[in-house]
Amino acid sequence: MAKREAPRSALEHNEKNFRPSAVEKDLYDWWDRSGFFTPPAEATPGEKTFVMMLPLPNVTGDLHLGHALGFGGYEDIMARWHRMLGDATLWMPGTDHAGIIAQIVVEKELAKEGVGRDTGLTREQFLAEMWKWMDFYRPRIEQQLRMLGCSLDWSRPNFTMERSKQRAVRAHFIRLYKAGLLYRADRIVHWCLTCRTTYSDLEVKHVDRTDTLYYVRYPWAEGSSGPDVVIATTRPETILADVAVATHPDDERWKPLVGRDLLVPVVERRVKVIADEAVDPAFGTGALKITPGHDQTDFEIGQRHHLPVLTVIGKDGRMLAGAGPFAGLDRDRARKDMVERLRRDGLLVKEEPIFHAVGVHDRCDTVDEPLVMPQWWVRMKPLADPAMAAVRDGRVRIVPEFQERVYFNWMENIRDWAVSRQIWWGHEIPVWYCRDCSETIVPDEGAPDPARCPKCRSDDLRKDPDVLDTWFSSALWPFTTLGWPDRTPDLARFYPGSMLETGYDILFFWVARMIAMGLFEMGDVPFRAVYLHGLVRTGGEKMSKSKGNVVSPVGLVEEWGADALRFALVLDTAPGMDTELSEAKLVNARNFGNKLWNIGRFVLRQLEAYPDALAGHAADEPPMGDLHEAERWILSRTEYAVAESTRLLEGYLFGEYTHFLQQFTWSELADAYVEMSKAGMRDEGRRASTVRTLAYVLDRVLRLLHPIMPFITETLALQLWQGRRTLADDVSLVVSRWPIAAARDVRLEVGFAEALQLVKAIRNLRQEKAIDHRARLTLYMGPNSPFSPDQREAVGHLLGAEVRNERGEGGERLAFAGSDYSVRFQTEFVGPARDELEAALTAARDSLRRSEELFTRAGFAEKAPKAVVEKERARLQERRAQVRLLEEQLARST
RNA sequence: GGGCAACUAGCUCAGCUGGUCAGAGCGCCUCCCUUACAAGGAGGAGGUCAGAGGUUCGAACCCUCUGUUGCCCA
Repeated sequence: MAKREAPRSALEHNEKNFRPSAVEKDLYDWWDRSGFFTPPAEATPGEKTFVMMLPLPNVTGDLHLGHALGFGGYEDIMARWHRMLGDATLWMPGTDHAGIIAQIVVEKELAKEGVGRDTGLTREQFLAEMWKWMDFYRPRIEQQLRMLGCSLDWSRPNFTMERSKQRAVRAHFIRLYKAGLLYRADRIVHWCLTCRTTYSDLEVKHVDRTDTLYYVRYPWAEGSSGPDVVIATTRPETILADVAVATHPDDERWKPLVGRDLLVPVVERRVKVIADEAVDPAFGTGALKITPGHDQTDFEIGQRHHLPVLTVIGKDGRMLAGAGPFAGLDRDRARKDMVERLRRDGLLVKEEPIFHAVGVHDRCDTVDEPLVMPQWWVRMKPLADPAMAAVRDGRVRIVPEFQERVYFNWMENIRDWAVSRQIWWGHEIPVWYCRDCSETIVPDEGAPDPARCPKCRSDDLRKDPDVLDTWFSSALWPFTTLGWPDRTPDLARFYPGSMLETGYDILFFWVARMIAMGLFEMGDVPFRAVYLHGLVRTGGEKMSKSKGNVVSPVGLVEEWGADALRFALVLDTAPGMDTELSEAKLVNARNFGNKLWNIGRFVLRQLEAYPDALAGHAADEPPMGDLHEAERWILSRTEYAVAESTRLLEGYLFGEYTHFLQQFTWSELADAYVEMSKAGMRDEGRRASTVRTLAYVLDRVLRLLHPIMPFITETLALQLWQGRRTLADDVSLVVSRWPIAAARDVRLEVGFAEALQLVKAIRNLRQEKAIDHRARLTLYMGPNSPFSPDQREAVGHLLGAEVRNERGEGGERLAFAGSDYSVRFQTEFVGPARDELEAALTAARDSLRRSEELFTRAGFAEKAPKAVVEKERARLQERRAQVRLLEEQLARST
């Protein structure tokens, strides 16, 4: 490992407020160049690995706050934590070629220059342009990830369209095909008129809107008759492709008419009235026009009834020859003309507004145009079954657990996956068709492109012009990034991965498919755990480009610092729950960072003032020997913090982890111990151990917080360690060791908590009585006080009070929760008012009553766990004492 | 129509799968520029944990029903 000098900017940063921009870039570059983010080159026997793939962002996009939460939050926490645990940690970066989106972006740019698919631009020319854009975009995403502090292994870059990945996708396609899991079929698919490609079911988004519902009468054909047949449709232009009228088999209104012939308006085609379960009798009149060429449901009904498929709308959205008088018009114009024609012919019965869901392409919001065309399909059922089993039997754990039910619900109703896309930017489909004998040719794995037809020996072959769905290649991400289909050392060492972290919104698109394909290709799951995070909202709304409320993480990092953004995003989040990012949260996070910064500055100042304190000791060496109880207290609390942080991270409880450390650092370390340490600094006998305690505790806290706040913690650690040593000769927090919790002194913790409670009670009384804050207090603690001399001293220091070990005369007698002793302090002020004492007594009696009830209740003592009973019994004693104390106090207060 | 989830202090949310857990931050009120931090310190007020039943010695946490909101899938 390169031992580069830590950046001076971090070593010398010493402003009153932490300034992220002063250190972030230098630190990140230093980490990266030092190779800290790369796992050891050689695997050691029995090594533990931690492997996580970055959910590949779109190469043409910018990172959004969801990425910032996932990447800069949960994922980097896990990566940094595991690295500190000593695991060979690999967090794999990479970007996605983003098929349709990228093509749209580049096409738009080219269109500005008047160049496009319509104007003779060849595929080769277009792809050359595409690659130029890729080279422009890719560094942008990388730069943004670096700004967030993501500890990715940049020595292993990945891009879904690079040559090695193309080879992998081709191999995968062929393997699926040979396994009978890929087939080509003419089926109805979603067609986007804007992107001019098909897309899968998952990429259809439903939006509610108001349209017109047209009621159209279909005349009876010669030889048939009956009551008027009226159908309802929002798409009258598709009437031209109608091949039947369907009704529900149980619909009494229509039963007698099934089998008779109708005439399709305008084109006057003879079609039958049929009966099918799929018809909703409650919609319109209960009669449904059947257009297999232009509607998903109709297509399925048509298949069941062996109806022909007629097509009247082309891929360009214009009416085809079959549309008769409307041929050549675009679909919107044709609709208007069709309505006019129907009206003229007296077939338009009525029109009414309808509020319904319309399918649109989720990439461009263009209304879906279902068309029938040949497509490659992945047979999903045989792939889904093992993928479900893997989750069911725990080989893959999904966090939060409830998302498993969502996963199963989708997988159980899985439909085949249309993977051909009629665009140029993407993975080519390794299939050729013989122009002479129509043979479909799929080469063997590893074989070159075919030159002639194996069946008829013709050399007139046509390559499938389509490319594959982007998700087809991303599904292979967990192993193509490791070199598959080659059996590389990385693949052997790092597959399967440990964890996948991503948003719940791509559970189906990506997670489910990765599990399926991992099992198919590798025979093992791609990761052991899936952590699904929620969406980041702002102002109560989901962020979206159309709403224009997308907040850039880049801007927020510049304004608040990466640590603050990361902390604000993760704090108080729960797995799978959406979260709100507000300025208030950012302020809080920044302020917390600043608090930590100033704790650090305080400790460093003491170390500089008393350089001998550490003589012979490492900065992170726990002070031993005969310590003041204040020191022993914070040391014990620190061990608790280590244990608790570790436990929370092990349970993926990231929100709790940040919350806990904020509480611990702020209220226990800063507010309580740092204040107490100031007394230690003044006491020559205690000074050295106080300084060492400060150094040790700061070191621990920096390690614990490093996964979420890498920059502030590293800056302080470098300064803390500079010119001193640590037990492991650490050079950077990134590659330092996560602390192991040592034994606590729980009894001492409880005693000290009591003392701190006393401090609070006295401060409260002082405030209530409006005692001047400068007033010198004298605190009398009688012989029955449970406080040790050290605790008395600490209390006195925190209150700025003189403590006397004797009963005082006059003054206030004080009782507070959880104590059965009394304390007096003398001031010139009168005691609490009688009514306050009475209120306190009432409350105390109430608590006591509840405690007593617990024990008189049948079953509690027998059925509750022993530990709980003991705890409650102790609480009962405390409450009795409390009540007694207040009663005495009240009696004296006349 | 099917599925999933949320409903906890004025606001944003935690509460780790039943034993003081009724919490945090922000906001609010009072006091304080005490030499780490005013991006700070000290204290305080605020909630019958959506509603109704049930299980249990014990429920914000489990079960049932109801209401409201959101998301996903057809």
